[in-house]
Amino acid sequence: MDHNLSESTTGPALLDDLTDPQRRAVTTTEGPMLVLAAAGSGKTRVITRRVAYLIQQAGVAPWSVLAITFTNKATGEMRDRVAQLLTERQAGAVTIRTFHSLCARLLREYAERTGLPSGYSIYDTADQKRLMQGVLKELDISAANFTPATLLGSISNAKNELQTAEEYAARATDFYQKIVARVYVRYERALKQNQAVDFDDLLLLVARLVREDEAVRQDLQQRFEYVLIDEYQDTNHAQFVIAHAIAGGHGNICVVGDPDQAIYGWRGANINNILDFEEHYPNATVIALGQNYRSTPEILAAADGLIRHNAQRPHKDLWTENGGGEAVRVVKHEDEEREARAVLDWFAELRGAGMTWGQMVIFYRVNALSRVLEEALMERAIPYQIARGTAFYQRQEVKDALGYLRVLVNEADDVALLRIINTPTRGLGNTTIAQIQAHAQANGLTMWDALKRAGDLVGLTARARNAAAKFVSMFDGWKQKLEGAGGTLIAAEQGVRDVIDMVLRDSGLDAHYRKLDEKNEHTEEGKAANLGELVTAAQRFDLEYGEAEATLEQRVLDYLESVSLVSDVDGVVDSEGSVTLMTLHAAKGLEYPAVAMIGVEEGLLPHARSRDSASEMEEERRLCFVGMTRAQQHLLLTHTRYRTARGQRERTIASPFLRELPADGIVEEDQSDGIDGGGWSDGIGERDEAFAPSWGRRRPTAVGPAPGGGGAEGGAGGSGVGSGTGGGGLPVGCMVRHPQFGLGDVISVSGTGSNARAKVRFMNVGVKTLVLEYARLERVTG
DNA sequence: GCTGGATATGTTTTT
DNA sequence: CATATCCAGC
Ligand SMILES: Nc1ncnc2c1ncn2[C@@H]1O[C@H](COP(=O)(O)OP(=O)(O)OP(=O)(O)O)[C@@H](O)[C@H]1O
Repeated sequence: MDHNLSESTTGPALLDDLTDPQRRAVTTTEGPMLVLAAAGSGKTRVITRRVAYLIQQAGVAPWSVLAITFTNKATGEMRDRVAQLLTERQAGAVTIRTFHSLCARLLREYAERTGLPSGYSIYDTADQKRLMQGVLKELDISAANFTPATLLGSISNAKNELQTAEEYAARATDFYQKIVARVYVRYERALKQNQAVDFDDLLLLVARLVREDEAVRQDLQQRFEYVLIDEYQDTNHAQFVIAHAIAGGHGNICVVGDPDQAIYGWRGANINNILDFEEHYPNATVIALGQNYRSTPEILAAADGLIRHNAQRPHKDLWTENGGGEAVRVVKHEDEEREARAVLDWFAELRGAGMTWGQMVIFYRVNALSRVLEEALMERAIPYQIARGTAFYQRQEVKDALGYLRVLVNEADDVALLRIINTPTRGLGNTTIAQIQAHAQANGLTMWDALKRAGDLVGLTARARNAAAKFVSMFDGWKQKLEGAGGTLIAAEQGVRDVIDMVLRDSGLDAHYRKLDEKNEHTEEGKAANLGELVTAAQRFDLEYGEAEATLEQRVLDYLESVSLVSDVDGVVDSEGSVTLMTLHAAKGLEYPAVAMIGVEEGLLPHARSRDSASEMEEERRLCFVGMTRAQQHLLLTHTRYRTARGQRERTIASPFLRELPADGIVEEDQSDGIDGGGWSDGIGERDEAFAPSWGRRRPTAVGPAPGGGGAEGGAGGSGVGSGTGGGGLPVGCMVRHPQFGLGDVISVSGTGSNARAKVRFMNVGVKTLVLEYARLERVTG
């Protein structure tokens, strides 16, 4: 590694391959700055270089820089790039985090000022629902009229606007709001009792802290002299408050974003944060990046033509000097299965032309659409990865395991406690639990404390008392181990992994799911295998864990925090030989040489739920725009004539967005069996002829042979790419490497979709069943 | 106290 | 179709 030698000469290199506006955005280090960056105009490049420039050229200490990214994946990438530009050490000292992870950390750091213990729990939506159900029962509100989800949504909106329960109550006018107000108050109380926060609280509590606590604010202002925020168009009010409080003193805040890529309005993001930036900072330097370096002119023209239909939008020029490519294709298929096969046919062609699977991606509006794709991919043994990182941590068995961990570090977490108290069954059933809860309530105790005193509870059977005592002492034993030697970690090889191992074993959870798996061998998926993956993942966490000084308990807290804050896209790896599948939302900020967007249909891409709101329709259009602008060279949009949803095969209508694409540079095909000539193409005449891109057009050159007509499909099934059968590109008999278990042979492959599993005989540890989606199995050849 | 079958009921996107 | 919750029977 020679970056140390070139400290002085890398200066220009930081700027060499930047355009003038990009360079200005990097080198204007002082004061507020707004970078309005169009899609693919290099904003990620700019923000990364800017971090490096601040440190290397402006002499700013790495630890004085705060960079906010949208996902953990983006965090990792930024850190890697900064490390390449500077040194590992310097990159490691910069605070690069998502808003949520920054806030989680700050809450722990300033715990005593917020009244929250440092071991607080973070509730995900499932936990929130459980808690809300309890609240509704207490208030005697029927969940039939007001579902927990709806109420939580309203509360979430209020929290995003930093409205406390009391403030909300004060403003509640109509019947529904008054209900929400009552529920909100109780819900907050319940959270507090559980020493827990929800996702919104992470932001809200920090926003309130920096707003109201002068000392904390000043502390942070001094600590972070330069603030940079990526994807600023999707920040909400709480995030706005936090960012501007931290940057308040020095005003060194650089925000980067694209209003056309604002796609999170539905969860409280406020596009006005970026649109009004100049009002907040009249002296802001504003830099527009309009030149796109990512896509072919054809792709850009199509995307630009679409986004121009948004009325609520400042005028923006989007242009490129990239060479011409092929036309964007819009293809209609008979149904989702033919659609999936045709997309894979296309991918196979591209691969034949020299591309790798890793350069191809499929986007869809809703997760449910991934299933057919997965089945088709497995059928052809094409390796794929799916961006659904959070799904793993929501699985029953995984939540159970984490529940034990949560109770271990936070006794007050009743949601977790109730989850695991009788899982596996240990004689603490509903009646016992109800009595313990009643006792706790009557005496102002936490449920845990009541459980500890279960021996004094006259109403309980001796059997139940026994079970309770055993349960409590199990935790006591764990705690002793966790706190061994005064809470400090003695042996370096002891990590979260070992804690989870211990808990799974002692609690009987592992055995419980093992037994269950055996019983349902043919129907259910291997839950014990998932627990195994959890252990492996924890081991990975331990390996990457940076804080050498931390106690074991500290580690567990950090681990729980990290699993609470994973984002769907986090697990996606680049440059791997597999096709990637993800939702359009997860696609933000990424780029791929070949992009297929499926299900571009009325009710799906403008989603049915956005139908009667103009602003939501515009957000749907932006979502479509984001998807299209991820493509570098090849872009395919598909829709079907029939689609099966909820078991019902229904006629579909092409997305109105397709009609909004400029006619030029687009090739449409109808590969359905329909004799009606393909609905939407009737509307061609209505399309915008007026659209005239300034960079000229090329005659569209259709890519290769179209996956020719309906008839060809039958044969396509047999044209499996790669060898053998089975899922995800793992033929039976091939050799694989597992990060923990080492080398092994694939004995069998079963299941489909996210349930795809492989039985592998490992050289050292014997036969294991692994979930392909999560086990990072690497195929070893030769 | 536990299990499994019956029944209703689907929020699309996610930190 | 698929999951989540409820209730009856063991
Ligand atoms: N000055 C430049 N010269 C050549 N290529 C560039 C330049 N700037 C950016 N690029 C390339 O353009 C592509 C898009 O860059 P980047 O991902 O930073 O864009 P972005 O603005 O973040 O896009 P989006 O907002 O759509 O996510 C990347 O492949 C990047 O390498």
